[in-house]
Amino acid sequence: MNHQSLKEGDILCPSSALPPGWIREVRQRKAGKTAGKLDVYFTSPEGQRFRSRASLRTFLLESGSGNLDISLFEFTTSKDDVVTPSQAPPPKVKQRRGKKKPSEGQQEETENETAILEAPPNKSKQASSSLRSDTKSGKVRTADDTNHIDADTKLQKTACVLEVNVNGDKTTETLNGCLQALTAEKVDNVQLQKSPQRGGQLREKLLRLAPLSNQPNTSILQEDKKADLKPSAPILNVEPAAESEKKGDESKGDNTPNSDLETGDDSRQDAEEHALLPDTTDGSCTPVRESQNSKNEPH
DNA sequence: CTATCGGTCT
DNA sequence: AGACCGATAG
Repeated sequence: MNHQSLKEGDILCPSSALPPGWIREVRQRKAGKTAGKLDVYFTSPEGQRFRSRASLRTFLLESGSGNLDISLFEFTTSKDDVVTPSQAPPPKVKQRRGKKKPSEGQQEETENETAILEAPPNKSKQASSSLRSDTKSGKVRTADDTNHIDADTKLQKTACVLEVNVNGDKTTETLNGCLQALTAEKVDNVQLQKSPQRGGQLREKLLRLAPLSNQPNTSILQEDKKADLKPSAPILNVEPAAESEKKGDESKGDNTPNSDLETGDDSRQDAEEHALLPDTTDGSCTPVRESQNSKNEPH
């Protein structure tokens, strides 16, 4: 009787939800000849920043993070993600929806302000929106941050489980996506534990200069990260509905099914994603943020 | 070092 | 027009 009516379709869009620990930042130039231009930055859990798809791709490939697909990162600025760096959300008071102060609104540029990541006034879920707004302070590698990341990760996982529950079976594909994230998380943990962290551009450059030759992360793989996984493990067990591998995984059962390490040929990795998405509600992946705007004309 | 802008290439 | 990378300023 379980219909696959995925009505609560606000699942995690492959483009919107990126691997755990990753942060996407979109900045708009406010001055200069190129004012108005949009720049997108991707910050990896290790604290490395990428400003271009190419760089990120290289990093993912060289870093051995084959679990992460460059396709998951949306570099294309939709001219709507203009998320002006609102001076970091101070822990002061959380302005719960409602009006903002009418006075002092001298923002000549696109008054667009909020419009942060997808945050549709839908059902629950998405509560992580406010979570990922902490990006600030420049430094992105403090214990505090890690904490946030953890929370986020957990949330993601929860979402995954939820999906399984809703669909029951036939979600294998979707699950796959979640699994990917999960696997990625594992890697994340590993790297997070003992990563150069502050590789800096030097590392990037080095990587780039040395297309191949050895995996810099091959040696890092001895300590067990179960400590961190512990809290999340139970969650997964909650619903043993569909889970084949990863169950009897002892230490290194991370046998990623697809290891597309091939480079240069980037044309079918996209299809993969598309194929994953069910045909429900076409590609409504775009964050439909409160569209009823032009319908409610004041007059 | 980080953040932003400039300018070029596709 | 969009993306990428470089360079400079704070």
